[in-house]
Amino acid sequence: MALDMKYFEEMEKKIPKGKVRTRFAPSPTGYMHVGNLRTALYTWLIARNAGGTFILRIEDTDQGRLVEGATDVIYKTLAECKLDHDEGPDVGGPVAPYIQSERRDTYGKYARLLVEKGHAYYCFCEKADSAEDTGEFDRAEDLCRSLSPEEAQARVDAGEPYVIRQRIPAEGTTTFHDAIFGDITVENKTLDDQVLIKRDGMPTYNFANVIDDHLMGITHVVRGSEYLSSAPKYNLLYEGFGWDIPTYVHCSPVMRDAQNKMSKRHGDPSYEDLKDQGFLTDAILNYVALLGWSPRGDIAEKEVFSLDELAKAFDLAGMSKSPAIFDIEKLTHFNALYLRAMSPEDFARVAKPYIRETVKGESLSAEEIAALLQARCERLTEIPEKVAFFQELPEYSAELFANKKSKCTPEVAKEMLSSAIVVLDAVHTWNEGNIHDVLTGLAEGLQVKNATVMWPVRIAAAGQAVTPGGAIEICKILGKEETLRRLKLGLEKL
RNA sequence: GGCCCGGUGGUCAAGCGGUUAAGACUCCGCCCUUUCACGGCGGCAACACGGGUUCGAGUCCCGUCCGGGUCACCA
Repeated sequence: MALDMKYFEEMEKKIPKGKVRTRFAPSPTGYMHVGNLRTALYTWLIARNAGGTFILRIEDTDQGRLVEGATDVIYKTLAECKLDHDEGPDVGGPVAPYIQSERRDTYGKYARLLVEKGHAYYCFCEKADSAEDTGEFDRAEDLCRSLSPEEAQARVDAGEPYVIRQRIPAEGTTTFHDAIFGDITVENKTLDDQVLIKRDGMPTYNFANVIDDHLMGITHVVRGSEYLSSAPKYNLLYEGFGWDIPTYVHCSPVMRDAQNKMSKRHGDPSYEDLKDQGFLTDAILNYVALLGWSPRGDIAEKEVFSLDELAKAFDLAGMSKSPAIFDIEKLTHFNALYLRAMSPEDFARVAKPYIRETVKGESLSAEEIAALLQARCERLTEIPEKVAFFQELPEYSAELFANKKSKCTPEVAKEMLSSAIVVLDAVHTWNEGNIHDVLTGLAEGLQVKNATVMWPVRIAAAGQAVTPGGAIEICKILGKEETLRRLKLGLEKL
């Protein structure tokens, strides 16, 4: 059957031209790992930096790997991260559809076009069994490569199952250019006649990508560096069709350690996991952006970037060639920075659910507790444990009252506590100012340093050595009645 | 194993032929202080190795070593 050349002309006409167009093209596996998220971010950044278009395309050509609800994870994550897409399955666009399984016919047509042009051929061989892990790396001689077009067509017409393979030149070299790695040249004989169209009629990733990237007018192809060794084959494909070759941007992987990439298998956290562990989206994005890209010139030392600032500053020249190890400690640092930079109101809003996990009493103000926490927590998930003492006084021993630096011993504590109970009991309006005044007044009257009275009061009020906030703040939040109750309890231990 | 890519403190990294080799995280010390944090100040710690080229090399070239990727009808 003859090729409908008109079809190809129509497809060409639809391709948007002129502006930078990038695409994030995940497979719906139901899991957004950190490397993926970073690729999405860089892809988005390149588009936004150039005032271009960012496209979402779903790559679901592997029928056996479809995961229920997986695309929702992608939409949700992208939206949460504010990596908005201008075109995609959900919002449409000029080169729809944006889901590969819905573009099946297109790939077939282009594959046949390529056969026509002599850069691909039908192959009727049985699928090689266990191509993986055979320890055998040599390419077997493929008889189908030398079949005459007529004979091949006849077998296709006869209904024989086939795949379509790319015809790689046996001689010569292929050179491609990558924006990060520069020019890379390989000998064609090291390239194999990769499958373009599978037996089930679906395209392989390697083929669908080239077709879609071209038909969608993609100017910058951003992907992981694991595709670097396939790039010469892509070049050959583009050349075979006579198409312009996009700018390749191959990003080095995010590693869990020097030997292994981040992976679900190793239990490395996904974006969702990190959220569950109490990390903020903005902090994750900021950290991940710097894992593989760094600002140059006069902002070389800048580390905290909003998404907008990143979009302005981003440049391909700052991309790193080598793999980067994901460091949860540094992410934690960024998270702490973002937590502290929030307004007290915003912080209280995000912290409140965590506070209420352990502090149920409504009389204990979540807002006031949050204020104590803001400079003292690096991850939201640390909160419940840190503030549990507000709800319930922990068991503690009299030993806790001893503190050298505060010049406090159990004996001293006994004296301080009994005096403190008296002066606190006399406070009418229970606020920090008044509590502060009576307690420091007490220290002055007793001729001791402030710490000597603050230490035992805080210990008795909280029942633990380390607390967010000092004696005054804690007493204020506890309320007069509860404070006095706890102080008397403390006194009984002495 | 072939091919491709990479290698600056423990980690992320700046550096683009001449620098006392930035900065950040971590760790340690000091100051502040009402514990702990926050904040401020200071410190430990690096150019994988060997040959070239050059007046001069972390920067350029070659080799070695180490690490990663790839060699699927997976993406």
